[in-house]
Amino acid sequence: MRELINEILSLVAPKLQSLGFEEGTWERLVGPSTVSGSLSDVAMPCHSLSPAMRKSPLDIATEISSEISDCLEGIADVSSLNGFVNFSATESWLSTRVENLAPDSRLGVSLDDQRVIAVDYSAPNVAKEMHVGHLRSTVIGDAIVRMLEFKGHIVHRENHVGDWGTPFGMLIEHLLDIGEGEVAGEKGISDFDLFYKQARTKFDENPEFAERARSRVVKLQSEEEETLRLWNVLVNVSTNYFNEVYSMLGVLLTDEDLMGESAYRHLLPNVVDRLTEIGILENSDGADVVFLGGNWVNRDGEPFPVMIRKADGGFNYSTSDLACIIDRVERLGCDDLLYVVGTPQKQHFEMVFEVAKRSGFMNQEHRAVHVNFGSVLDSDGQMLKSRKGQNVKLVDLLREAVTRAELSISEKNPDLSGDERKNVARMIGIGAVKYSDLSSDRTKDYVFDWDRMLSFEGNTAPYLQYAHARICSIFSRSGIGRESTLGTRIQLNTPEERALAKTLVTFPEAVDYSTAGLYPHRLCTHLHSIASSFASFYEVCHVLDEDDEVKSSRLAMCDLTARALSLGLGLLGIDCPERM
RNA sequence: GCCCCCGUAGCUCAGUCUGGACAGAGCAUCGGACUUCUAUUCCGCUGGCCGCAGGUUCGAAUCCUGCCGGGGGUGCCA
Repeated sequence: MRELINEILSLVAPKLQSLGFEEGTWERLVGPSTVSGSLSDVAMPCHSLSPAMRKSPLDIATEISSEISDCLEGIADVSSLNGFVNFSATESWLSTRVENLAPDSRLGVSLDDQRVIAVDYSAPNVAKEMHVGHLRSTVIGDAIVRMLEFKGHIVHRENHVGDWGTPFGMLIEHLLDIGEGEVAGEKGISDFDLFYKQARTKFDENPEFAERARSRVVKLQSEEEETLRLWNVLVNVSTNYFNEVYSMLGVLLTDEDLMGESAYRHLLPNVVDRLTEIGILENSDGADVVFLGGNWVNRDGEPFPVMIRKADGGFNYSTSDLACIIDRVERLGCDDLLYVVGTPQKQHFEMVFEVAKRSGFMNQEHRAVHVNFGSVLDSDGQMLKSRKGQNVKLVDLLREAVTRAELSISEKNPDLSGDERKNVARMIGIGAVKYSDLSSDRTKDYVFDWDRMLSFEGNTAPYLQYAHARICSIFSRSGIGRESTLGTRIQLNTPEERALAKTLVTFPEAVDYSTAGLYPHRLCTHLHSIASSFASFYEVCHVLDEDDEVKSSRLAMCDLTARALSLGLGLLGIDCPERM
């Protein structure tokens, strides 16, 4: 309703000024109505004006209401209640807004001033399985990328895979033990958990192996040719596997976006040099660290440092993240750095960002944000595990989603078969998993529940997808083309049509609100209210058996609704089938 | 110990940034609606000391303080 608010503000300003309301004292009071129902769309509480005006809020509201209602003729109906001035959009204002939306492929969503933004997300580890933990980062990050791109920004997807470090000594030696041929080419590693665990066990229990692993780390770090080649075998097998998962999930990540830890290894000494030059690096117990002071203390109450170089000369992830910041700011020219990483790493990012600011790696113009998210829990509130108590493999989870969706649709719509059924099952199953993740506040933990996410009722992907499919069905059954609705006069004769129109007209602000805060669930909430108001509309407002004017108006509303759902779900990385 | 986050209907969640009207959805329960563009859905009923206690304010789920309960972080893993 921000457009209505803007119109109200500009139209009533002269009148209020003549009534003695000083400029700057009342404008911010005008906002979206907080009361449910059809009482009003926009409201202005007058209570805070009471002392200065030396009148009761009720009197002020009544006076304003009667004085300004003429200024808003045809735009909003004005009334007052309980000291609030209430503005209710007129049918003609609403229908004009809907008509203006129709020809716009962006459905009214504007472009922002362009920024260059790096979004760091997914980040699985080479030679390790992808678990549910990676699901949230991948799904949330991908939605944020899509939303930011749609708003006109230049987005660099950054998949900061864990492809470097001491574990690779044992992993490479284990690879040699089982034979390179066993994992080469198409074969791949069938069980990454097992592969990693076997390497780990040998490292812990077999001194000879541990020694080989340690010397292999040295060779890797000195970039010995054969060792790098073996390392690459592991990297390739893993990234092929990641790509399979990404393709199943339907996310944007490709090999182009891979920018693993190894890519920054040559920059690490540079980080140390620059920190030394600035003079904030200190030696503590043999390690090079930065002390930030403030509230950062360890469990003994002593200053807690950012570890830059360990006592053994090795680097760890703070250094790598600082190198990343330098690279993204200086090479890619990023304005914003977003990190879609779990909440437990909050303190880490706060400290790294602080070091980067103090060291001049970022300046006031740069915005670094830890886009944090909570854990995935089961219905008992525990971290989600498989029946055997293992971490749930992401591929298994995705396969189960599709299987469950296919089961559900073959029950509900036996007409769908073959490839179409498979395809629809994929869209519904994957969409359900993504949507259930995206639809609640990412910063909180969320409860994973198959039955709820795959339900056709409630705030779920299938419910939104079904609304979309119903609309497609109207057009395909009637043989009327979607484009024929362009330029149609909109009539909003029933409460259901008006309610639907309001959700469509406020779609752009929902997208903006969601994108600005990097909170996909805000868009989900709005899409659900579109689908829900459409369902009510659909129940009451027949389309095809009406006379021409009503019919074409309603067809246009249907078309817009479908486009809003499809565009909105698209921004979340979710497909909508035309039949389901 | 210190720091951070969470606590809203039986369940899952919005709303907290930027204070406004009787705190909203969905699910579940219960009661209704299928010769239809539609039941893969819709309509209605029921359901709340917004963790507790103070404070600020004309007005607090929202801001401040202190508690209680749960979770996370707290130097050479990432």
